[in-house]
Amino acid sequence: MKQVRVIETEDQLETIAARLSELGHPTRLAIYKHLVKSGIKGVAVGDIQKEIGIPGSTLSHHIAKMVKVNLIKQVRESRTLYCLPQYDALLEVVNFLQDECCVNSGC
Amino acid sequence: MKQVRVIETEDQLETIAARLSELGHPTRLAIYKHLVKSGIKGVAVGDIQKEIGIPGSTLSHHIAKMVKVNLIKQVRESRTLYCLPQYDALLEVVNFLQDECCVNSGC
DNA sequence: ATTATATTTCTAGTATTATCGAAATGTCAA
DNA sequence: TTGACATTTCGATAATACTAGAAATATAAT
Repeated sequence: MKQVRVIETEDQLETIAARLSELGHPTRLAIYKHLVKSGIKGVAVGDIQKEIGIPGSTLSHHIAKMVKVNLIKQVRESRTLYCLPQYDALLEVVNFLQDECCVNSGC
Repeated sequence: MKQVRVIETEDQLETIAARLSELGHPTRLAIYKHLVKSGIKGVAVGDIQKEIGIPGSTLSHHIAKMVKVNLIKQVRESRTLYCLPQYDALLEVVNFLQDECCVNSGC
């Protein structure tokens, strides 16, 4: 009964492609990795900046792109903005690739 | 003893990012999906073209990008070039995302 | 009210990517 | 060895993305 329903709309592929595209940038992938490793409470933008070491405007731009495709959510706590990885969105991506992958490879 | 060794080099992230970036384009993702669905014998470039419906030069360009990051291998059989999805490369990508994802989400 | 902190938005220069027609390449068949 | 077929490479244009300084916004503390 562990049945996953797969709804294949035209823009399912577009959505997945958009997320893959955003993850497909070294800086953004590093940011995302850092977020995931850091746990469910999220990481402040400023702390990401300390970790990654790029100008604030550039960082903000990269984060915004991931927010737009729902890979990250941002919540404000007073002056600090926390970035939270959205596991459900990532999981959709992984599932898509896995469905693709495992049809014939047996992996 | 089902232990997966994770070797984290600097350019592991770069490699994964490059593959994600190539998959992160609607046309290329559609091509890759078609390849995987079509099985281990591969698909001729011409047949991909019939399926996807874009000019040959554009298609060739997209395929070349995926070949460059080892997502696809091409083998020639007389006049026909077959494209074969490289499951191991895709699996590396999926594993990377899954390692990331599952640390804290419990997915 | 003023200042400091955290982060974004604006703006603009540079770089990379996408697209596709035309020409070139490799392969087979007659 | 000419012609047809399958696909790539070339070349040029258009579109998109990356980067980062400077200005703007939002919040808190004094």
